[in-house]
Amino acid sequence: MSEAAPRRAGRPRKAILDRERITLHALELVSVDGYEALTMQRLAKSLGVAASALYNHVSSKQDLLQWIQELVMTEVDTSVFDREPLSEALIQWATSYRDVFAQHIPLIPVIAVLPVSDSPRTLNMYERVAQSLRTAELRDEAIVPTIVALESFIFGSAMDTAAPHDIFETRNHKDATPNFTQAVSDQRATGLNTSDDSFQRGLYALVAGLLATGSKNE
Amino acid sequence: MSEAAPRRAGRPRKAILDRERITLHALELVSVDGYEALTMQRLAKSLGVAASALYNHVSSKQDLLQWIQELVMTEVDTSVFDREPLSEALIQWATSYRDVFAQHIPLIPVIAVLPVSDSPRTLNMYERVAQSLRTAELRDEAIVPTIVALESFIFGSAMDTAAPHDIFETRNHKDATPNFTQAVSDQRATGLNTSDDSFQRGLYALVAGLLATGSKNE
DNA sequence: ACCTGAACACCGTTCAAGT
DNA sequence: ACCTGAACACCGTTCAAGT
Repeated sequence: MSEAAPRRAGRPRKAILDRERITLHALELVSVDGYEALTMQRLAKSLGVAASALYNHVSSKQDLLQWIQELVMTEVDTSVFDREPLSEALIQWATSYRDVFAQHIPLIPVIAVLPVSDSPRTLNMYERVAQSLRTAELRDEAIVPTIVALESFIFGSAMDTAAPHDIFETRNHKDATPNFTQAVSDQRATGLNTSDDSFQRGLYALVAGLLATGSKNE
Repeated sequence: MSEAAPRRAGRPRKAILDRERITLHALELVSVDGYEALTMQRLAKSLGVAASALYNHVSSKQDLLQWIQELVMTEVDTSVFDREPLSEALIQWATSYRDVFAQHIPLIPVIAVLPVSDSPRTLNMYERVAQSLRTAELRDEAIVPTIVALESFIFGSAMDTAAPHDIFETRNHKDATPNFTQAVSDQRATGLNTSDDSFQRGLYALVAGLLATGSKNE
């Protein structure tokens, strides 16, 4: 109805910045130069404004990270719950979740402590998982612990992807650690990426075990 | 044999600082004021020296965190592997490991990326676990992924203990998330701490599943 | 060899001043 | 309402100078 907001004469002087532009720019900066490049000053520069201008729109860097988190969360695939049986859906969802945050490791400490009410999309995801678990006859009181346990494993596994490939190199300690040194060599012989191999084994174990012990029929 | 290091006349002028004193002071500072208080300047002040003096002994703050990590790792109880059957030993070890690092969450990103050869005590712990897994007839190539999967879950769970108790408060989103809101209420009704409940359920599932699928007899 | 004090290149954040 | 520029209180780290 109303033609425009009440405004004095002259150029409208529209704002350069808003949440969307700031968040997208931040994500772009991160994807190119990594999280160590995400400083308020550098972000401001890439937006062509002074660093202090950002504080007209975001109250702190912590807040900015929450905006990014909210955006990144949309990349996690929850559609599998509509078409796959529960076990398979959980496995595919968890894999997607872990792959996404492997690219955003510095966000993990942020999410882990962020109240869900501050992140509608995360809450939405939880609702979807909770609904599937309930339909699958998981005991009511087991639903939240099942989600939290899976998420802890997902976050830990995402962080593990940052480990250097030779993290288990035992070097001159070989003699003192024969079993572990051998085990490292045996895993390496499979040709599988250690993080991926570990995640998959753990995920299958976790999903199977959580559904079994949380079931109403046990 | 030799009485003393060759030295010019006068007072021996022994060093005030060394790795042990620095590390213990840092740990004390952290236990009193938390990790946000652990800055090189504050640490130096509590040691009665200038911040620059620290750099005669430690090459970076990252290095200092590794020293602390090495010390904290000694608090993890690995003695259970000597007296308990494998499943029970893994559960008790993991519980100890998680409880220790729940007090040292900022160290987790450090450990996750630290080559084991830089941390003899961690390597020692791995050897102990690997030895037990091998003795229990776990397939050779499954040993490392089993340890890594457990560790990822442990680190993720340690981080989760930092979550505020009302992290799942759904507030004004209740209508849109009926299943999750109900699940939160049901878990709360058990009276169990959510992090502890989740950790225990996940740990049992993980240990049982990993030992089953990694066994030579499967 | 080991410590001090000053300095450097950054951080995140605040605030008076402009439009 | 929204932006600039200067400033503040910190960081980790370096380095010439002293003993």
